[in-house]
Amino acid sequence: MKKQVIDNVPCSECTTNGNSIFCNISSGEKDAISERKGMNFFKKGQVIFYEGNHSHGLFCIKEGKVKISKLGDEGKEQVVRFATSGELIGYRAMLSNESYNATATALEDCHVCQLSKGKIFDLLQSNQNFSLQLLKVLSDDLKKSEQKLINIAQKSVRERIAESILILKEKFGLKEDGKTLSVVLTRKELGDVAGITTETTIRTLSDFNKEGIIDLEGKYIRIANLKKLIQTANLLD
Amino acid sequence: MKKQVIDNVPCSECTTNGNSIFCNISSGEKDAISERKGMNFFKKGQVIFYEGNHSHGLFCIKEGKVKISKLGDEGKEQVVRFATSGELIGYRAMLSNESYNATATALEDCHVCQLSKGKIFDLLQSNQNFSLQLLKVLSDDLKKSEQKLINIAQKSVRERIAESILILKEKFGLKEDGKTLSVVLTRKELGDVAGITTETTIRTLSDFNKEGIIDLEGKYIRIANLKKLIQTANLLD
DNA sequence: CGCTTAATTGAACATACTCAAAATTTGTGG
DNA sequence: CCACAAATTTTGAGTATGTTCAATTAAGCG
Repeated sequence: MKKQVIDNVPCSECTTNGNSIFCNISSGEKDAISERKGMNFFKKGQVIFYEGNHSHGLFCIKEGKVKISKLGDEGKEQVVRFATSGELIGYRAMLSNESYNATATALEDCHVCQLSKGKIFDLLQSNQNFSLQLLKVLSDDLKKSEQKLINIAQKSVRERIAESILILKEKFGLKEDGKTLSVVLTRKELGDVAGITTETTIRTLSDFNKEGIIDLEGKYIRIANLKKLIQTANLLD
Repeated sequence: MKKQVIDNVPCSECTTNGNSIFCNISSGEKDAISERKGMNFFKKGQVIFYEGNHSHGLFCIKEGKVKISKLGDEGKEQVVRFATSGELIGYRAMLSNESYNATATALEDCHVCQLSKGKIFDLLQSNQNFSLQLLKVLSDDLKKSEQKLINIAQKSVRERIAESILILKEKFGLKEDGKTLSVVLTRKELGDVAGITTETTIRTLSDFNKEGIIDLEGKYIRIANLKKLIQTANLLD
């Protein structure tokens, strides 16, 4: 698989800044980060970094969708988070100077910038506001992780699958039709989000289909009845 | 239940500093934090703050053991974390300026200092090193939360209970005999750590007892065979 | 067009939950 | 310190929810 050559756009010209943690830093600071920046292209399915590997930088997603997952003792995968344009990945390994705690995989073709740890630490040192923003990002991730924990511990398969679909909708949005999830996952991947076997995931999706909650068109999931989907996720059913 | 009157020791004289995030700040900075510090006593079982309540400060545990838990939709409790001397609780609510995401309950009589948000934000602004340390604390909490997520999603009841006992050992240590957990939880609370019903928790503890892994003396859990306990937790059995 | 991967279906099964009842412990007031 | 009430622990039996494993069909890719 050959690496595609693409422009290494400096941070100051990056269109993701609006949603990113870098939206409030000065252009001078952006230039400083850009100085040692690398830009890589990852094809769908390619791994951006592996759990357990030594951290070789902090990544910022310029374009594309990414899943962050961990392997359990038995080799079963668990998706812990998703990330998309403007978001940082690999920051925990950077902050603790440890190896990566999870594996990041491209869910579709991605452009990902690789930032130098040193430059980011410089920024953390010099710009307290940036530190504070990063604290908020982490704080939010922790909150979501704990919510996810309680969901997996206490909710039924139906609820968890319904909720996973809603999470995908929130995170990656819908296609032009305003109904179809814009991200495509395999049944196994969707199961790995909710902590459910592939077979049970398939059966549950099929149930939702029959019940008119979703429409299945190959790998695409169309939300046919959002209200019902929300009800199913919330145990209000 | 009347509030016990105790000394409000300034941070500069606090013995927990060795393990706390405040260990590296200057005595001047400690004095600044101490200025508006409150100190409270909580009896075993008392709630330090409730999930959903508006954040009224950041807490630092001077003495005692605390559980942090959340309620699921059905009202079932899930313990998400523990904290003890020197640790901060309620920092997420502070950072995001949201209400508390979880409930903190004293597992034994506790002395807890209440710190002013303003003073902590001042410190975050002025001392980049302190920000960085807080980032590391959050980063570590996130890592643990994700590990817990994968454990609950993929491990059996036996493994999870065994692991929970090991976590209690790491976090709160053992009594003088070097075998007995120094923290006392009800069977329900232990189940709430691992995401398991009270009945199943009791049955599993009883199995461990019969198998010589632990000794049960009332509420006290004595680790009879640590190696076997670790094996049971790791699925190496 | 052949081959690999993913999706689907079925049936048997196991794990852990639910509900109910009894035994024990703990806390509290007198 | 005792007695009663409340909370916790324990045990049992039945059951549901999801898993496992195996086999088949469909889809994607070179």
